[in-house]
Amino acid sequence: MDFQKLAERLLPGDYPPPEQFEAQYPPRGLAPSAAVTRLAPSPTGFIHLGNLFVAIANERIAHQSGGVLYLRIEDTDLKRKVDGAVEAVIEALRYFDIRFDEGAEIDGPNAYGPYYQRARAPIYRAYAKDLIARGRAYPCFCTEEDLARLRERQTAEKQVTGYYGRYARCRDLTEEEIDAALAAGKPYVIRLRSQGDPAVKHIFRDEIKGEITVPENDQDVVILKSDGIPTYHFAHAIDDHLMRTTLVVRGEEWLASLPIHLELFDVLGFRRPKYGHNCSLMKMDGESRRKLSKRKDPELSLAFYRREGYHPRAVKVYMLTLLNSDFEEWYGKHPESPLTEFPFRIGKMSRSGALFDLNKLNDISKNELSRLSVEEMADFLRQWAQAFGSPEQQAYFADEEKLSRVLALCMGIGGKKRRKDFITAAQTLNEIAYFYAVPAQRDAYRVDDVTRDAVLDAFAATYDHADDAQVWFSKVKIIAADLGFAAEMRDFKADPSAYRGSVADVAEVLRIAFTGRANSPDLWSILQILGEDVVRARLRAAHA
RNA sequence: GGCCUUGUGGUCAAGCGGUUAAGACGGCGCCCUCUCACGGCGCAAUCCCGGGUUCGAUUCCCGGCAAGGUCACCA
Repeated sequence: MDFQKLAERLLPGDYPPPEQFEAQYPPRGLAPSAAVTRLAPSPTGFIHLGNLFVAIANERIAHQSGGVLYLRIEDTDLKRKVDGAVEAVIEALRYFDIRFDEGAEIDGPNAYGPYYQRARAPIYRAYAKDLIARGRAYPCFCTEEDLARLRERQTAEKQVTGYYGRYARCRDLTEEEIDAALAAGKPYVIRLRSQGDPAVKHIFRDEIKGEITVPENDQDVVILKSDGIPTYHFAHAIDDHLMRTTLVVRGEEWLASLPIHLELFDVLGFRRPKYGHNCSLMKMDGESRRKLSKRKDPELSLAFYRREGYHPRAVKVYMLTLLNSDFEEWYGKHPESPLTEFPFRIGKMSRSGALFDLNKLNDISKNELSRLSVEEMADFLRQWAQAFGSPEQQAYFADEEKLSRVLALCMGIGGKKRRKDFITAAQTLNEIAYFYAVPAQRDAYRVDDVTRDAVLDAFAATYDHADDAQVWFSKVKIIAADLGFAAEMRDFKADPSAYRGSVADVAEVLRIAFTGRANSPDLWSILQILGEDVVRARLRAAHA
């Protein structure tokens, strides 16, 4: 068999030799410790938490080491393409402060492009031609039906499925057979002529998983599809080599194809990058857990967190706590430091998959929001409201002064202790709604209606908007005493049976009347913000 | 089914031959207190199972079991 001739027949014309690409894309002149990492999504436009998870790891490792993070678009499968997807990915990640140094749609030197795989087709073909010429790849004319039948047979025979060894029928086609098939216009793919033996295992050092055993590959995988576009495997080897990636951090669903990639790098004469296969985020699905899936878990898309109004920093902090187990401790010690100062270590990444825990995220969110200044909080809420809020909520921002007072009170600013009531923007705006409108619904009163009205009437009779907090509350105590409630908690606790209840019960009536809720920040302060007219109006409304 | 990976409280986890087995979230209780929140204190709850090795195994070895991933001209 004249492989040289075969290569020319299959891929006629001039293709640059591999050396030319080596020269065109030379090693980057970076320090040996600098990591070049990448994100290589397919352009579906859908990103979920799992993607963010990997993205943060790649970003940290690259930028912390003085390296490069680039964006490559794996658009070899046109079925996956969605318009505007690339911009959507960049935008979504920018929200979480992940920035690329180069790549698709990124301003930069971009000396290692193009970054869309479809635009790199000639490069892949050049390497494929070289492989064919060297006898390391061959055309395969098997149809989908052929392959399906093969798979059935292998399954029935309890053999490993796939195109390999004695099952690789086209592997040993004669020149005449190939000529005939070509002449007949049969479509074909290019397959790798694998040299491996899966019985032979190697120890491989994965940056995350540690030492793992990897069998040799014997699958004659497709490297060029019938449309001349490469498969992921082939494109991965060529791109990550030519773009001089030093570390590939990707989901562990790729672990199973590592043998293929290793053989590809070897047969192409490329130096292998380092690999880190990280566990995927899991979610409970009924009784069992499974990895996050874009198909099944739309609520875990990044868009979901934006819509809910989670602060990006909260999401990022949560991702970081899952990514590096010592992050939480570090963050506790350095609450004021930028997140980028945390010494991220790939070796600290977990070997097993973490279950996504909304409770934990919510707790982190509360802490993050409680650390914002009133201005920062207002900005955050405004941005969210403009995109997702109701017209009523957007109107909150017309009176900045009032909003500031509301937020200052609800965040506990000025007091000795910050409050931590807020989790998301959506929930926050909902939480402060009573400052802007009569509460749509009310918590149940603990006392009966007669008592409620008595409290309300007594309050209305003595209310003076000019009273300070001290005087105001002393009046509440008087109302309590008049109605047979203990004015002092001390007294009530000493002898509960002597009273109908305590001043707490009376205060609750007022609280529900004004805010609709049994729980709120300091009531007197709320009334000050509401203003006397509103206070009187709500007193009347509460009677009904 | 084959191959690979992983198994410490409900969740995230520290631990790497000898520990009262950290810490965080969640739960529960108490204190503070006009409510809530904050804060403080406390409680319950864990080393998948079985064999080894060892004076001693959560830690090492073997075997189970369970969970996850993967077996495409998708990435």
